[in-house]
Amino acid sequence: MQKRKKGSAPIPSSVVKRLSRYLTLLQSLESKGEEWVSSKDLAEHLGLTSSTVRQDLSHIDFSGISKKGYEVAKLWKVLREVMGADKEWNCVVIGAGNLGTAIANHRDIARRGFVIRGLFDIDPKRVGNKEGALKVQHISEIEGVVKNAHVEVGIIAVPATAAQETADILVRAGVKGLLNLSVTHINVPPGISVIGTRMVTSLLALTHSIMSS
Amino acid sequence: MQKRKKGSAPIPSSVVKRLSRYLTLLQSLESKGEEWVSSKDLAEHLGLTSSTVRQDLSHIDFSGISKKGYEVAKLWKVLREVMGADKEWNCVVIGAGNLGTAIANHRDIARRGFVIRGLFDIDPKRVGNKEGALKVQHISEIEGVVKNAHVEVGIIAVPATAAQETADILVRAGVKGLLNLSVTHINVPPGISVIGTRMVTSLLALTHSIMSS
DNA sequence: TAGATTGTTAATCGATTAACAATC
DNA sequence: TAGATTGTTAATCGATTAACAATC
Repeated sequence: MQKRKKGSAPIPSSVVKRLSRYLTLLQSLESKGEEWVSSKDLAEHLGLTSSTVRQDLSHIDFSGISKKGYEVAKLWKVLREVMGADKEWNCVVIGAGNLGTAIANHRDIARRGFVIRGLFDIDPKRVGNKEGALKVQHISEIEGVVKNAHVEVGIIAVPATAAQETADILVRAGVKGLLNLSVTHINVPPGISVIGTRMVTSLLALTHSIMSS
Repeated sequence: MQKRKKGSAPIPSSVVKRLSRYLTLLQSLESKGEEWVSSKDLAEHLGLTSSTVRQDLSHIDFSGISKKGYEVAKLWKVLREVMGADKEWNCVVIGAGNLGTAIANHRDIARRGFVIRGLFDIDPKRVGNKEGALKVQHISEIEGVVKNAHVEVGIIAVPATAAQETADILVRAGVKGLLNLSVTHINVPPGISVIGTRMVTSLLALTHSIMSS
């Protein structure tokens, strides 16, 4: 409750991941009309310790109040700012298969400010198809879309064999960050961020854990 | 190159996650006809250090050979066994929206031995629909399917508000592990494994990282 | 006030990396 | 053989947890 850190210090990625989970939780607490939340409450909801929660929140420019905890609305707002969830992010999705079109039309993604500006594929049979609000475009058009719509995020939903090549195309077109939904690891030049969801990797970790329990 | 650990010791989850990435990579090396791979090669492909790779592989009952490295085919086989990727896993998918149907019909998932035994929803408008090879069933039928088809894995693709309830239903029906594709954290009784892919969480971590670079 | 909860420091725990003898 | 690469130990690094004074 004394002084607090400035938002300028870099936040470790382990902490960033949890901050975005707090953000999601606060959104739901806010909608339930909760006014205050303690580090203990947050911890219990997310399977953490209250110590970890307080340690995490010490990285952002926000203070709680002894005995009451944190003001839900205010903490939510600060976290939105820290995570970049207070503004819209222009995205493109590459790969108009089942997964790509599902992501491109996913409610939870739109609701959090990720605006899909284009859905692309290399297969002529798919180009031109209407998928929800989007029409599938040929991959060759991506550069123009990225430039005109100021796209910063590329979402890769192509087969593993095409993932690296797709990443290269996106980086060349000028996106700043990639969400990789394929099973492959991709390499990018410094300054570009990549996050992988590793769905299949997760499933394998799950089966291992089932076997050893 | 001296003695090696028995497969009986529990493997830390940080290591398990990487083991499943090695598995995926070895599969592709094998298909390219590679016979040997060194810890350095593996590290470079996945953005790790060779030290980490050797440390990880020391957890499994397998030895490399000085100067040559690891035999691709054999290491691949051992990793498949360790991760449970050498057998089929019966799964059900709950939530027949875009994401649920995409996952239920996803090639990469089927190819790795995850057999989708049922696709369920609560919405009468969706029940009965044909989605790829599957017909959407009502959630009330899940218990029977889990029992008859010996389902061990439940995949949650419902909206956040229904995720916990869905998890409870799956656990009651008898599944052993859950893959949570929703944005919410879910609680399960001891003995049940849960893995979350946190797609939205990943996107927020990505935007944070774009902002601070 | 007394009690609950914060913010922060210090201690613990675990994971990654470095280093190197063994060895093929 | 000489050199490359393993397996393993020890050192470093980072992340989590415990503890507690400050305080509303």
